[in-house]
Amino acid sequence: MNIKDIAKISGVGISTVSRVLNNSGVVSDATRARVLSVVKQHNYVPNSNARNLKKTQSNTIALMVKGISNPFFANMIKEVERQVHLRGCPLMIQQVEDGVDEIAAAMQLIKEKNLYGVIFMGGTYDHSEEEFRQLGVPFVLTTITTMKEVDPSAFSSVSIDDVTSAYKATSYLISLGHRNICFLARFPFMENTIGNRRLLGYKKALEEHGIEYDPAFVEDCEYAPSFGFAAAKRLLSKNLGVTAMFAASDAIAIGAAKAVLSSGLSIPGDVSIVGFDGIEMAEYYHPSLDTISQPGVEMAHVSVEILFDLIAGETANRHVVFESMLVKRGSSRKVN
Amino acid sequence: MNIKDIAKISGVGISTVSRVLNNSGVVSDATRARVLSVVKQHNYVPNSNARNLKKTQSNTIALMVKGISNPFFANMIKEVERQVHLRGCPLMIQQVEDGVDEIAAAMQLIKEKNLYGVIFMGGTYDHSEEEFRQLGVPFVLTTITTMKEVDPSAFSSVSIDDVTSAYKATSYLISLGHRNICFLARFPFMENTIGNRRLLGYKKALEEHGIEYDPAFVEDCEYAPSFGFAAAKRLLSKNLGVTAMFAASDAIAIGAAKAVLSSGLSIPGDVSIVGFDGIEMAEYYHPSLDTISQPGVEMAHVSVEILFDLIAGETANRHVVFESMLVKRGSSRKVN
DNA sequence: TAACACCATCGAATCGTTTCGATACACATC
DNA sequence: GATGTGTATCGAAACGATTCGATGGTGTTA
Repeated sequence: MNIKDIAKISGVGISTVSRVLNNSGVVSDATRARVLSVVKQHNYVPNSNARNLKKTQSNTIALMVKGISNPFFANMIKEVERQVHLRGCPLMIQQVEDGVDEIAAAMQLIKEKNLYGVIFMGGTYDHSEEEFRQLGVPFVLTTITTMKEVDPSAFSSVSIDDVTSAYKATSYLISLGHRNICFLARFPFMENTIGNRRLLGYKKALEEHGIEYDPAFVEDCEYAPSFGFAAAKRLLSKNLGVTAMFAASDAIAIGAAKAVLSSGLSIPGDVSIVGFDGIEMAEYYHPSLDTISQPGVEMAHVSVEILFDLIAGETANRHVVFESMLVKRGSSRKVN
Repeated sequence: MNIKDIAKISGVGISTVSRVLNNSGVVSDATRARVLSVVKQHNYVPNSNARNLKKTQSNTIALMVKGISNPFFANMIKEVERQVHLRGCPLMIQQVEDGVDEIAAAMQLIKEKNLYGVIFMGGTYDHSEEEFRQLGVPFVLTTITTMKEVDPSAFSSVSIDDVTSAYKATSYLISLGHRNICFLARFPFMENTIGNRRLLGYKKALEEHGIEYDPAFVEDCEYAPSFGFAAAKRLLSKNLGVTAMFAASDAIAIGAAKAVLSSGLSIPGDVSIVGFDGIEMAEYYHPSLDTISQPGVEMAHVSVEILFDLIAGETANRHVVFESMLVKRGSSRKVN
């Protein structure tokens, strides 16, 4: 069942059917109605491969994401899918493993599928302006840090201010009287990662309050409970007199909390904890974990919005920086 | 840059380039090398729209899933993506909202994109054998229950035995001496949902041990912490003398645990809790939650395996039922 | 050396759309 | 009646690949 069949059955030309289906050009009401009824009756769906081939452009959006199952990302992905779907476009998801070049992978997909647009989510990108420009289709970087200085006019982005957010969390703990504050995050051997940027905020807060920065208080760990658990255990075993922990993700915080509690210490009695992201599970932890909450759903929403604006012809790239929010629940307390 | 350009630059015919790229037909080693070098040099990627159009088949796999952000699904999706990607195929993800016809949605995608295969994940399907057969491409139902009796030869599936699994959890709690055991799950107004099937196992265990089934002990709630929290609160306020809760998902269990703990009761001191799924967060809850663990990653893996077997021409549909596992951690205790 | 097989390669037709230039008709204008 | 203006429609070319039947060259065999 193809457009030719529909044309024949409807008793019109091929191009008329095409014009009806695409709402392009003029078609008399009678003809339009007749064609549509035939389409419906035969359950005809235009072949997008043929359409895309001819148009040298498809309506497919691709999402390149680092770690689908990260709960914070999973939430954003859900919203991205919803919003993209709402606009009538199919969504392709590709997970970028560590060490693969995200832009190159996207480039391949773009050529192969004549993509409509791309959303990149998560991670640290080590690409030059030139590489971004080569993509040739609209794209948005969501919660991504870049290693190279790239001219802001070359890309759009959606993010929060990691330095400020971490500063906010650390300052909060300091304001409660804590001096021995740990920081748990992932520090790959790269510059300007999320971990590094949050470390900057952590350091800045310490400095401003006259607390000397001690690397022994910082632990490297992946963004998952098991790593947070192990890192916190290591930290506790150093006997540094830690009274507070700031984790660069709620997943880490949950693991760290488990380490604290299972060591016989209490939260927030002995150790205060602040996480990052604002995932639902952290709220339902016991005690409820304080956190720096990112508006993930809105960030996803705006990412798609920007992308479709660009697709619609908008030429100015946008950079939306969302405000993170310190959410106080039950995992921190005042000391001394 | 298309196949014609590559042919011209390489000094060969179009069909020769095609044969080189597809490893079909005979091509002399010299020619092959020359073509490949030109391809590499110009970063040529075949246009899959043209290819799919000609072949009337694409290599795209679609995943139709209910609730991307459910952590158990998120984990499976991650593995599905990995496995599909490993086989060189792009993955399309579509979220099926409540109330939309999954098969019809897939049908549309299949016609539109000439899909290679489809994986359906999660939910309860109310489709006849006829509808399944109409899909016309290989597909697998993963963690899905069906309302209508469908001839097993008409579809492939990957699942666990929900009745037995729930029976296992409930029996465990009974064996610890509990009599007043709640059950928390989602009971939509449909038959044979996961909630209903697990309820069956719950009832069966009660019955076998001479405990009378009381609907007051069963609460309807969505598979998320906030709903688990509310449901457990409702349950506790009934003053039924509950000593144990069995939740149909870890997310529910986490919410329920929070409700218990924040009511001043202890786990497992006052109330024992068993969840379902085996997500990482439940392990790092404090106390670590007992659960019925499903081997999600393997289930995803096998789903993709079955799908590609079918694509490769395997005609026999397979039904793989995985064994769930009772994982005892720290959220249940013996009473009396 | 004629006949034949085999290997490497080529070109044309084809997949199902979109789109542009052409056409055909009706009606108004001079 | 010649010309012009719109409106509704059509057909053919094109998008970039695959694939089949055809072709030409080389080597083998009788």
